[in-house]
Amino acid sequence: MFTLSEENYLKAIYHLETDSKKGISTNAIAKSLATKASSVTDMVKKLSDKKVVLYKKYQGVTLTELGLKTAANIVRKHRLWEVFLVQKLNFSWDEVHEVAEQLEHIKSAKLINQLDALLGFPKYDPHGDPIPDKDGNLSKIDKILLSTLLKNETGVCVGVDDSSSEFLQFLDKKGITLGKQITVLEKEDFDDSLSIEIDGKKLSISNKIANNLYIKKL
Amino acid sequence: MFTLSEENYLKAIYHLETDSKKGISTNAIAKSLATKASSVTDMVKKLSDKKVVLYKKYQGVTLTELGLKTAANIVRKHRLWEVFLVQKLNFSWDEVHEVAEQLEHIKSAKLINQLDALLGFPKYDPHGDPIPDKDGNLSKIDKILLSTLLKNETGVCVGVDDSSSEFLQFLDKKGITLGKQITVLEKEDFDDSLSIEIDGKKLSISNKIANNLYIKKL
DNA sequence: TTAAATATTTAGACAAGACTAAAAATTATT
DNA sequence: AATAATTTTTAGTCTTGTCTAAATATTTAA
Repeated sequence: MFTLSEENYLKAIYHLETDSKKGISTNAIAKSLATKASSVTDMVKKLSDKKVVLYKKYQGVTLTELGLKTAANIVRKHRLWEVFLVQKLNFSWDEVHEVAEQLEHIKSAKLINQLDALLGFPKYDPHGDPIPDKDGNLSKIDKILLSTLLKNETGVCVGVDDSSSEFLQFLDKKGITLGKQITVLEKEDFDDSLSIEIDGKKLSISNKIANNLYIKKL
Repeated sequence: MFTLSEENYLKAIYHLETDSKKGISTNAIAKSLATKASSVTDMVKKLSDKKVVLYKKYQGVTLTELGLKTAANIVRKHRLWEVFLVQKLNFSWDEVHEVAEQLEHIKSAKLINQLDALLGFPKYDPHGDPIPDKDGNLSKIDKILLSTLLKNETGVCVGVDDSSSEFLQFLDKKGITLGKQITVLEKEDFDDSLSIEIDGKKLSISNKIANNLYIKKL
């Protein structure tokens, strides 16, 4: 069994690993958890003792099989709870993260399995991120960034890269939600902004937005 | 805001107060939390600093208004989650306590209000215990112990005093659940056991059972 | 390839929450 | 009322997880 803090470290390492595949540096973990490198060194030793990470001084850490499974399970719980909050409790997609951060640490296999069933075994969370199955496997979807769509191409919005509430609320304001169809009408060279069509309306989208929105090409 | 440990102390004091109404002794709290009296003294000082209990050395503690409200809110969350587990996730009444002990500490007003709505604003938990409202008020029901029913009187099972999983599983085995109608056929003087009728079947019930089962007289 | 910059680890300290053992206060008993 | 038994508090220690400051390693750059 793992403490709250240990679980948060495992989750942070998990996310950093899926982003970058290399050995994860002490500093990177410290930044992602808003803590100090020295604290990370301490915790990483404990996690190494518990056989969930491989650690060599000055070499960064990697999750072991056990660590990967443990971390994936926490992420699974986080994302299932997010679906629950949106689907059953009328939360919007920008409100779920904070609460799911708490709920993900609840320990009960039956709870999470029954929740999964109640929700109809969802494969993606409200931000389009895949929900790991019991063994930690992820459903892959061949999503691309909106910024890589070419002129006159069309796709469906399937996820976001940045899921901060600011960004999500911005998308809401623009009427952009998961499942919406988007067509690129124009690409501006000088600022990489896009002119898109969504719901029959024309919209101008900055490059920053286009770089944080995932699309599945049609 | 309160720590996990502080919340558990508040809850323990709340339960002890509703049971006995007097100033709650250090020892009583220690027993109910399976900790040591010295630890209780330490924590009680912290709670006193935070204005949720009144504490004078050697005099025991009492919840303040704020403490009462805070504790009732934790109990409210605990019992709502229990209803959720039974009603939505197919838990049985003997499985809910342990998980609810974790869920009760999740902090989100929206979460608990929406949960309340999802469940249809229940007034009682799966053991028949009342769910405090947002202000800490309880629905009262004039329940009595089965052992106080007289011969040939009939009542409906509305709650349990002991909600240990052992007792609850025992009741399940006997077919006794909330809402069931019970008639006392016979009261034995020598061991205070009862002969009752439930679902048209005759059952023999020990005094220990009859002293832990709440009935609403018909 | 040596010096400078950066990253990481160590050492020592602190807060929360718990414990043990001993001291002090309260309650019970004779 | 004095002593015994019990309860409560205090004092000091421990663990977890964090921090700062200093030391050490690694990487970058001249």
